[in-house]
Amino acid sequence: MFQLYNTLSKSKQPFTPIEAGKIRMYVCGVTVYDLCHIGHARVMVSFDVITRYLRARGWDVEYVRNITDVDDKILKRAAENGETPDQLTQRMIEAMHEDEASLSVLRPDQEPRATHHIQDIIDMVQALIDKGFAYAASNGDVYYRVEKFESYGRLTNKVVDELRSGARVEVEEAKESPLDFVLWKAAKEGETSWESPWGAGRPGWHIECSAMSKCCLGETFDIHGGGPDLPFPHHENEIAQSEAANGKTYVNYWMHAGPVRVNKEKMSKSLGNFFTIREVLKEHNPEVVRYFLSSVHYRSSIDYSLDSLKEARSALDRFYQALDGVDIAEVEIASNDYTDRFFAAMDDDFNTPMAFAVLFEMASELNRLKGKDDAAASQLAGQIKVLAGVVGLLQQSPKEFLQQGSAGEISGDQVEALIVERKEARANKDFARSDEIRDQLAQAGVILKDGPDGTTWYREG
RNA sequence: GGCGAGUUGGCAGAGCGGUGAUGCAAAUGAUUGCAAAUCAUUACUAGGCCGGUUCGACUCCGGUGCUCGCCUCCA
Repeated sequence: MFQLYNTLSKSKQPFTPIEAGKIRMYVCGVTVYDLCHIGHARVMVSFDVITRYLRARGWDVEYVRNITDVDDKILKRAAENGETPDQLTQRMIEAMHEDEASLSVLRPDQEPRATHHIQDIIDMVQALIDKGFAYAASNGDVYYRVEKFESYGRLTNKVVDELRSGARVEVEEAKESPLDFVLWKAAKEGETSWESPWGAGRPGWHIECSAMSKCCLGETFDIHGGGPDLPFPHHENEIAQSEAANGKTYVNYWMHAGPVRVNKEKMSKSLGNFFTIREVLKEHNPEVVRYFLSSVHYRSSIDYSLDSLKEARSALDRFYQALDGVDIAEVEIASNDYTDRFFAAMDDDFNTPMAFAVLFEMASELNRLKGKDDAAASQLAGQIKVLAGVVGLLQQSPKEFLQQGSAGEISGDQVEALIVERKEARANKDFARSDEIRDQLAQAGVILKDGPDGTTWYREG
């Protein structure tokens, strides 16, 4: 039975699709005014693992992730950089796609951009006005009338009265209530804007997701995901907009990834304690980063540190060391105790730590088989690779992973040459020279392994 | 203050009412010229605290401490 944790019910629920065999999923993407950081990477990787897994299980998944390419921060940053908002967002979208590709994150089926759906947004705002859930204010903005939506706050257990009394939001004169949020924002002189029935302006933040999810997936869809800081107010507002405009349930299952932390604090733009993906990838193998991000359950917080990346590297080393030297069979996923437990773990709200534990057991078994039963080892290695492939891991050749180095380090050819020299020394029982070479390579981060079939090598993480 | 999550061995991190996952780190043995990798074994006698239910609780219930997230733009 496949079940997942639903933020709406605060519990795990068996999954029932709207349409048999089909899953429509929308995930809130990035506001493209800056490079993506590890927090973004976590959401990307988490939902990539989820999508890959569901597809491997036979679901027809339609995965949509939006791009927010119009907003105050974009306008501000573009002005600072002396470029147009379009130039800025184009650059950042390209950078995001590069970052994703390096982390083996598959592209969503659709990546709608807010600026390409202005008419859909205007239509939805108009529908909200027509139904009395929104109003055009004296300052040219259009606001959502929060108190008109009776179930407002049910995703995050907010009580409207308490929100009102604790409102930290700057009270905008034109608003009927401080809780009201903007659907359409009147443009100031010279700002990027689109014509609308309420004058030139641009969409508010929340409305784009309501409009684009409707456009791409329909009025009601199965799963809506996002980062840890989105349930309030963003998702709460999406529900209010979509359900008021469409008169239908918006989403059946809400999924939220946990935060990435640094030194016990949430990594965030506003705290300034963030690491960009490309910054991290300069120092670390992308698969190590992917493994790190998926080795902790997607809802838990995860601590970013050098130590945790080192540990991720060690864990992957173990897998690739096990696979190294084995003729990895090309196989289909077989039904056996390992795969049953792997799937059972993933079926239970995508429990990757438990699923990986099964893979580790398989690696141990593989190590035991190596050199004893080559055919069985080959088959088992194939099973490990195909199962890990379901979550986008272990698809490199073991040598490629283990010997991967960064520029400036000793080259593979140099290593091979020294190994030949050392072999001669060893043949002559010149162990002093042999050890000298090994130490020299160790200094350069290269570890040698003398096996019955000669010497192999790998780089230290 | 409100809402939510968590609290497990040296670290990371799961499941489970009764045989202490999994990875890293550590010890011993096998293997090796010595290593590395691997296998076997082992230790650290894990479960915030206080009560309760139970033949038996880390696992269920009540209380409490602490940590973290959200309540404001942020994935």
